[in-house]
Amino acid sequence: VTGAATPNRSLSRDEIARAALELVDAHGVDALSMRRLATELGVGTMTLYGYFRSKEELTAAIVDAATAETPVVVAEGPWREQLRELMLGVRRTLARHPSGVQLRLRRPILTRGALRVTEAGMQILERAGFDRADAARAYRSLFLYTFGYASFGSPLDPEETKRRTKAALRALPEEEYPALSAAAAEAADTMAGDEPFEWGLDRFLDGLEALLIRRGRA
Amino acid sequence: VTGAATPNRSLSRDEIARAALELVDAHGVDALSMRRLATELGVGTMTLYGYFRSKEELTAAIVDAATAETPVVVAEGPWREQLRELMLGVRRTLARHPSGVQLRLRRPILTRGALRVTEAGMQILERAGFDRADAARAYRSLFLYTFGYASFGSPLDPEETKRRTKAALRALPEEEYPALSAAAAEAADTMAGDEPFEWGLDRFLDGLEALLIRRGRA
DNA sequence: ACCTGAACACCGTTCAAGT
DNA sequence: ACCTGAACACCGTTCAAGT
Repeated sequence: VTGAATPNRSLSRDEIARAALELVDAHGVDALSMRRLATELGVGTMTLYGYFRSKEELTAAIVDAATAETPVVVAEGPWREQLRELMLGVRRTLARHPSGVQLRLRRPILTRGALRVTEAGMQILERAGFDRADAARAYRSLFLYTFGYASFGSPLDPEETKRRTKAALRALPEEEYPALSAAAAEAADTMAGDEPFEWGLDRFLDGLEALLIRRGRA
Repeated sequence: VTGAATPNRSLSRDEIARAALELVDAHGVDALSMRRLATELGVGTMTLYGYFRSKEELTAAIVDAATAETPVVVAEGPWREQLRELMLGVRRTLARHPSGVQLRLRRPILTRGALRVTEAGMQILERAGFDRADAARAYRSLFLYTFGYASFGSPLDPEETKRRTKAALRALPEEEYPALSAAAAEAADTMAGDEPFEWGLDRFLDGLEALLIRRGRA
């Protein structure tokens, strides 16, 4: 950077993490290197080690910066609608930072920023009538479904993803893959977009509602 | 290697991919390098490039080798049970090759080996009465849930994972995280093991069954 | 106290040379 | 035809030196 305002401690963990997130969003996980990030920030490579002990620690901060963005406005209305909105928010955040998902994989993140969403989900579920154990299981399942959906988001644009999938499925030998050959178009349509995500989310919410009714707590 | 039996073409893509899978299972994704793999195979680094154009291509072959292991025996019995067994098999395979999940993330895999499972799932769903579009959506959702669950499998053993989670949740400020603080034990229990996975799977299957009944095709 | 270049032990891959 | 060392352009991180 030209003409740094403050000569010392001109950076913060937060600024670095945000710059790293931008870099990763723009150029992919593989583009993230301490050397490149330092150059981008106009600073020597080793300066970064004054803020983060290792690349691993920086990575955790990036994930935290990304998840902190998830909105947790709990709307009025029935629990299904509230939970639905919450998970749509999670998915939107994950979709905005596709490589955040890749960085996150190694271990569960239990930072306060990430747990705001979990807290909101637990509150909705307990108010709906689920006991603590079921609420925890339900939230975890919903989150993992959402996370799974975001993980598999291909880097290509939706139409291109569908087109390639359809072509690959059509190329399968029909005798060995009769169901998939016949449903190539339908299967390809599930590979991108909001619709398949919301379809599965609604089935899951149906299943949760059925449990609540069975337990006589609806 | 001392005294190679055949001097030329002594390797095959398959052998290399399997050796790479072993390396990755034993030492993690980061341990996979062309140089190290070549050394392990007793061969010059560049020899590998005679079989794979790039590390990316090798990675795809590793994922393929891992997914090829998934059993696709479709048991007798009701569709729910069949689908349940199928997804338990997928999860078991993913759990056996934890880093396979990490390698897989970049783009959808559409190899024949991986699609055997999809074909089986589609057949079960269509026989159950779902039309092609719903069968495709249902399978995709089930798969993404399963994949999400496997992705988040922490590298630590289950008890250690639960213990750490509980400690982290107990450390949260109670006023800000009332539901999570109270449900720390229950939430920690959802972080590992088969039970939470099967619980969510059953809720999802409940939701699918409800749809089938609503459409009058049960 | 804060910053950083040089150095070390690694990478993937190209290229030209070996047999 | 098949294999491979040397070389190039990168990594993360330690360490000692700069201001």
